[in-house]
Amino acid sequence: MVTIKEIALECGVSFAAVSKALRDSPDIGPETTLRIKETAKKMGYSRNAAASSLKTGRSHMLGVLYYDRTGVGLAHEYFSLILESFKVQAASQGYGMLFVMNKVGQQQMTYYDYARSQGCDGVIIANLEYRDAEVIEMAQGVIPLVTVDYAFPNQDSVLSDNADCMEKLVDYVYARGHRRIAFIYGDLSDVTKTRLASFYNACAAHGLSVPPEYVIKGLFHDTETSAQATRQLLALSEPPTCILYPDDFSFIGGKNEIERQGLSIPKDVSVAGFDGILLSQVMTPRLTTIQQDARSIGKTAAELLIQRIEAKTPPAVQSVLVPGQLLPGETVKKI
Amino acid sequence: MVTIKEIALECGVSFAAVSKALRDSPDIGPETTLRIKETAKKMGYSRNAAASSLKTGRSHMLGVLYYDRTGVGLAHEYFSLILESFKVQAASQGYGMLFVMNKVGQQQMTYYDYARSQGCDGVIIANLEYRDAEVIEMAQGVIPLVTVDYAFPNQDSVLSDNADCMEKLVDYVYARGHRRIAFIYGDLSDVTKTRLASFYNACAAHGLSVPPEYVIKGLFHDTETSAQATRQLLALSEPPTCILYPDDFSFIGGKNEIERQGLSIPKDVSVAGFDGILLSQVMTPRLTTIQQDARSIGKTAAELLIQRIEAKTPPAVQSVLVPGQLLPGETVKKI
DNA sequence: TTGTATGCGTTATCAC
DNA sequence: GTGATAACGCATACAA
Repeated sequence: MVTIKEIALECGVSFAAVSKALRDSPDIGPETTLRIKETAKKMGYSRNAAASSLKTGRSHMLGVLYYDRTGVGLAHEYFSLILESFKVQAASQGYGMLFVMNKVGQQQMTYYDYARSQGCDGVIIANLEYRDAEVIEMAQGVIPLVTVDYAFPNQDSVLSDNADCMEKLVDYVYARGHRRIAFIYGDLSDVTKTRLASFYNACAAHGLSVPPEYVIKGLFHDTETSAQATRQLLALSEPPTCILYPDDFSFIGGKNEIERQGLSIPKDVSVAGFDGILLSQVMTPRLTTIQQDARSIGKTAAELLIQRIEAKTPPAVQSVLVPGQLLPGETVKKI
Repeated sequence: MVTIKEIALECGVSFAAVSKALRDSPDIGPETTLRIKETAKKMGYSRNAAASSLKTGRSHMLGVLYYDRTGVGLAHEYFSLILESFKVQAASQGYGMLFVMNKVGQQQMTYYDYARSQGCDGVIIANLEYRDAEVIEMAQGVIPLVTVDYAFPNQDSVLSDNADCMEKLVDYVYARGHRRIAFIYGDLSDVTKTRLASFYNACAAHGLSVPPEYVIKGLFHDTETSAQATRQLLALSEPPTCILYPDDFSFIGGKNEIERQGLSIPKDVSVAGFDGILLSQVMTPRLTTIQQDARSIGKTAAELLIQRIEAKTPPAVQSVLVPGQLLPGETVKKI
């Protein structure tokens, strides 16, 4: 690996001059700068990020804290879209992206320690497990932070507008004539709480009273649980005419159960999902669902984070609400 | 940030002793080591990776070179599965994972320079664009490498066994009675070449001669192109009875076109995909396809790469072939 | 406009 | 068994 010293030798200047020239410091004259840059390129120089980071305390690296209960990881379409657009935005602003792990070599450590150890300039938490001790440790640390779909007090966040989305969904289902609407909700997170509250509100706004047995605890991204909840709902003496699922993927479990019982969607029972992932729109019939704007969420998260990192004076804490969109699909029958 | 010096001060030992103790050097006595480790933990120490990496030349970081023509990025299910299992395996062996970018701050650079600059111990290339100058630069560099679905001479690689997969697929379609089989192939890569050769071979093995108009150039992960190719095939005076698509996602374009023409799958025309992504198995009818073992590919790639990184003497170049599996589905009619 | 000197936090080679 | 010291490559305050 060629260093600035070797370039300095080659150019007949001091290595300080090289260091400055390579960063376009006004200290160095334009023709010297050019000469230095050219020999640097010729010699195949590339700056040692470790040394630079050690000296400046800046790494131009953003950490991604993302793990999930189910182990789908990056294969989770909603989160992978968020991370992809986060990555693109970070790249365009000159930041790299690494995953926050909990081990270096043989050395085990917490996620927070890892991020500090790597000198991450900032961290995005895209996670469902916000009550996890390790996540909380991160949130209370000194690294600039942005969270997705959860807001820590005094930390920036980007939230899908779940309240509005749920309201849109209930409104749509109600407008199609449904009065017996059931809701299988996901893991008990802030997202779920928001959706639940919004669900009750929207129903109340239409004068619907929701029987308690219509509201069932499920899990996100879990077909097994939603299949079971569906079974439970269909066994009721007065079953719902429409079932709302925690997300599009979970709905697949419900779909299987409904078909196993010889029922058909939406003829015998109407359904709706949440997320608007690709498969929901290529299955037959096309799923009625809410499309969350994952790309916008990821991009916004990167912008907020970098803004905070680069600000000389800390900006006010921001919590950005990103609207979603109803995809009508074909799974809510007009009755 | 607390450093080893502060710990040394606190413990009344030299900072060299601390450095050694924290890495379990036999130099330091067991009870001193214990005492040092405890105060380190108490003081919230975390090792500065930049300093460590600067000194040792090892970063415990693997770079991921992954970009695509279409811009789906991480949302590409096949690749995201590969990267996820790569990440899990890397983590378990004490390695981190960062994306190889081409910019740090304002400074533009090549992917190779970036990876060198960050001191990546190794790089995985999961990419379709193997003829790209930047990818080639990386392949010719000094960083340990593993490629996915492409083999550079003298570099480790993990390949989905496309030849075998394609043969299985053609065999299946043939066994269902089809004699007029068309193939829309993807971007002209090694993967495609392998599949094409295997397609012709398998057809020949069954005594089928393939009319040239049955073999059409398409693109990976592109619905538009496959829709057009489908249109072309269906317009033939003697259209195929079965169409093979470059991948499951591309098939959606074909599906749309087939349905637009008022035809039904598999009644009027049979189809098969490639990849075995989730949506292929939840759509109706379930797509006949080949499931590539993405998780195994990612895991193997990490193992190969780390093995090469950690070997004192460079091991022989390896190219691992990962078998796939036929998912029969319901889109190839028995005729 | 350019060069000198020092230190960032760590590891490693010695000497004690 | 422990400590002093010199790098690693770079950035920067300060001197020239």
